[in-house]
Amino acid sequence: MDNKAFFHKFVAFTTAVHQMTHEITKGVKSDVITPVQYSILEYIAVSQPVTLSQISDCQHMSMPNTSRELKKLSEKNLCEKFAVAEDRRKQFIRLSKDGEAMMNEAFKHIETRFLQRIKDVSEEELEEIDRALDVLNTKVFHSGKSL
Amino acid sequence: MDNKAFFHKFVAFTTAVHQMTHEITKGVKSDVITPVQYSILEYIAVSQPVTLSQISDCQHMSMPNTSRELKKLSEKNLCEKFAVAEDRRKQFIRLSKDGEAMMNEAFKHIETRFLQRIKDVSEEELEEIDRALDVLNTKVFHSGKSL
DNA sequence: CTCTTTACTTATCATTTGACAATCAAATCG
DNA sequence: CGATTTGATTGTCAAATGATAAGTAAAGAG
Repeated sequence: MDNKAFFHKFVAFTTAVHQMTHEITKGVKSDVITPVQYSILEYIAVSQPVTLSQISDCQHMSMPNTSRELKKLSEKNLCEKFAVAEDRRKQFIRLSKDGEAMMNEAFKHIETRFLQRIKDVSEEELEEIDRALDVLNTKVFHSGKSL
Repeated sequence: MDNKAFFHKFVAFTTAVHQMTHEITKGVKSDVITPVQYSILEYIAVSQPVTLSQISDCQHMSMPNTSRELKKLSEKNLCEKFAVAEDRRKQFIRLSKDGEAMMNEAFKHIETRFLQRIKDVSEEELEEIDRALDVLNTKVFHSGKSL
């Protein structure tokens, strides 16, 4: 197999994924938060409880900046901090009731658009897509795989 | 097939794609340009020649801001503007020699990391991945498919 | 030939974001 | 125990980004 061609195909693919993600999430961000803040909330939503350091690592932002944004989110009552019993330096961060509500709303919108997009796809094709996702997940993206 | 579960799987997948893209492109951006400018150059590189409007549409930024960033890129001698014969309001934008060099360098880095990542994958598995990419490209991401 | 629309530019402004230095308290190491 | 490391905070700064208003010139419509 031609590696060069494969690479190009791959680049085109990731571009398409980014493009679609943008389309499908366009407008779901509440106007009381910034894009970075939305991204943080999304991460908390799927990974809670998380520590500040984890957010900092995964969102690729410095601790000071993460701390600042988290503070703003707390002030907007979208997330809450909890002490961690084992290590009192750490804090667990979770969505607040309001935060949960906001993110549920956002995900609902996204899901609706997603279902809209695959509505004309047959059951067999869905199975096919499902297998394709499995293949790529395990063989290429494999979460946790070292660079 | 359970739509809800399928949706979650899909979200996890796109997250992994974004994550990997970030890893693989980390550090390739020359320090003389900003992230937005890099993204514009990347777009020009794969789509040139493009007009300012096209960049504005695809990068989801306003015309004034696109114009500004493009002006900066021109001043850095990374891209050039050409008159369009058929419509003198328009301009075609291409990478300059320097711009080409910079993007070739960037893509080379990305490709190296990509190949590194798939180096332990067998030939059959590559074929499998290739088919998976085709499936997702045509059935889900299908460039140009209306929302 | 006007009127309108399109493609783009310039200027300006507020906000967001990223980077850095300094600090603090709890945990861990020697 | 003291020294160092880790997790987090605060404050400050400059740069990047996004948004808007206003303007120009060419193209197209009536």
